[in-house]
Amino acid sequence: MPVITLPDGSRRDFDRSVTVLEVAQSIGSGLAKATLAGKVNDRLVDASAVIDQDASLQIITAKDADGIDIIRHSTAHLLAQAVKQLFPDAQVTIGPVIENGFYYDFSYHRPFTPEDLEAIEARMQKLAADDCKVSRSLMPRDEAVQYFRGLGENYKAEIIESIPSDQPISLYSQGDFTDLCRGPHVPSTGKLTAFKLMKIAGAYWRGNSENEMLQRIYGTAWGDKKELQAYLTRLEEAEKRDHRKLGKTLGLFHTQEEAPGMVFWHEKGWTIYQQIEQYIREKLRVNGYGEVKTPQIVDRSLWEKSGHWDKFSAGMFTTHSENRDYAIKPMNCPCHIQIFNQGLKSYRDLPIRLAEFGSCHRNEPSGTLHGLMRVRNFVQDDAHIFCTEAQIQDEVSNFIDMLFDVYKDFGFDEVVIKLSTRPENRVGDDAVWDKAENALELALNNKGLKWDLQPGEGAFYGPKIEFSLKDCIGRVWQCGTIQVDFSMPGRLGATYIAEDSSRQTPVMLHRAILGSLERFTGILIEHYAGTFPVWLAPVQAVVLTIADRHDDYAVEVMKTLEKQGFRVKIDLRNEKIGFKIREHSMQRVPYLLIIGDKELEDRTITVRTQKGDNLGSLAIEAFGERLGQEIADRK
RNA sequence: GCCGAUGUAGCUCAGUCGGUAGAGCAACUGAUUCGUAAUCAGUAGGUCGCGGGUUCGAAUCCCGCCAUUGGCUCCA
Repeated sequence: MPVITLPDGSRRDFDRSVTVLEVAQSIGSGLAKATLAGKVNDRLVDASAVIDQDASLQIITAKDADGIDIIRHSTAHLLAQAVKQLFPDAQVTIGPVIENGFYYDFSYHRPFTPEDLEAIEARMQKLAADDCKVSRSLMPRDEAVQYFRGLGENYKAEIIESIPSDQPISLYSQGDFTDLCRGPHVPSTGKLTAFKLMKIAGAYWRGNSENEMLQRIYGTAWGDKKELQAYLTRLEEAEKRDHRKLGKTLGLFHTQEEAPGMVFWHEKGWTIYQQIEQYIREKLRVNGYGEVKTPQIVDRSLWEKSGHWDKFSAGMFTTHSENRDYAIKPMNCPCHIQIFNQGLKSYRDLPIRLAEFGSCHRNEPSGTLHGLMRVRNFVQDDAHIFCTEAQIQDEVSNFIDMLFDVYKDFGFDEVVIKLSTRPENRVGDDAVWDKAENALELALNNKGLKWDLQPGEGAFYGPKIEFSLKDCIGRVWQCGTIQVDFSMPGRLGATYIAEDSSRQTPVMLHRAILGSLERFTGILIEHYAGTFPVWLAPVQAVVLTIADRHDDYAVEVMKTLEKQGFRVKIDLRNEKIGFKIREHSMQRVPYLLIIGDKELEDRTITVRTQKGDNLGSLAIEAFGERLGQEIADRK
């Protein structure tokens, strides 16, 4: 007879087989009520699952991450049930759990409308209130195929057909609705108390753009209403950080119809952008890179040689003149090889590190454009390192140091690292891949870094490491990369003279830390919610006067600070000080310098911070020192 | 590129049943010279994304296009 061991180590003896729910009942009625499922010997099962042997058991409630996932999964079923009731000729497909919620894809002859969504959600509320029992049953696979075909659920039948025929299929039923599912699920629909349908979208059947477009409904679901509300509030907060919105209200940039996917940078936005670019330029200088500049329009033949024309011609902007076809460069690397190729290179010259802030154009599909995050014209902090195989590891290692240094200065502490290794289709022999993959792996391990392996995800020309950073609301952005390239230097005829005087092809490392500067600026806007640290702030201080008799001194203050290299503006308008403070506060200016009779007399300024703190009266020199220090510290 | 939604004043948005466009903020003018997040009054401002169609009449209905946007696919 089963002995059940609970997570706290306590044991309970039963004189017969018991269900998870019965064990929970034996502990307490409150727990029984909260029980969603169980984890028996580390395997998630329904609350109704029978335990007939000794086992460890954890009761799963809405307080567990597993519990939340089960709620989300069951809510997806509830959605499908509601849709089937309201739209009987819709076909169900799949309904997985995703971050913060779930979705369910339906095949239907027309798209769902926002009104449909409301009706569906209302029906879900009703079905949940009915507290309908959810029950599990098994069916042989072939019978299951017949069953769903009979219901006209062809997609479901297709899914089941892809399961080996000797496996029984588990079905979950609630009221009039039955769905194929591995489970587990909540014991009854009444456990679903906090959910909301979020949006409607199109999605391809099985994620393939050749297939039919299905109607996808996204929803969110939580353990209780409070968690749901907290999530909705979080979404609102994220919306407030939207760089497109802030770009407009802070006057940083704009886009317009005539140049889709390209950015009109305004003075303030460009100031931020230039701070970033100049910062990187300095880092490149002290890390042994040489900066170069190459043409933006290059004859088609170069792109044919590099292989880009074959693969990406649809994504390249082209132009022509005097019977010649040109492409506007989508990347810098082929041009950098042209620079490498000028003059004979010796192994003694390697590694050669060429950096360029080159303006690149890619004709991204219209549906993918998104503010600064996905544009058609961008500049990367791009560089290519030409080196020998033996030098790869050191170069990668130095690059990683530089990358962490940079991320830290921009306020990012958490970096997610992924190593992608050889794909099926690739160039170069396995011995070379072995060496390159080992070099990357060793470089990471020697620093004691944590990383995930993505087998088969490398580029056809070599393995790569990708670096993603986490912003202050937990979103992950892939920015940095270093990629080994065995292919392009050879295609474009790059060689060097080795120690034994033979001609060798160098390895090329493609690398970037921030990636697209446009996108990175967008990430920074959202990370800082528009309130930039002083070193990046487009305007670092504004001088505000109380009355017009203070104008002359205010101008003097501004000029003094400007001479020290600070970005200072002045507000002499005939407005009340409260009005001026409000406006410049909303523009997120780090320091407001207030000047009235007292300051004029004492030759001081009264300093108000972006947070609203009053630092009192300071001498101009004292403020300049403080500002200078903060900029140097990149605070 | 595919599916859906959206496009009205500088900005944020309203505009019913098809009857010729409205608010707040901003701007401009005047008054006010003021001490830490909105001083008061007045004035002006629109080819309703673009092009066609239906209609006596279109911001409104229909068709096409463009852009934006939420997803999907893609991302050298």
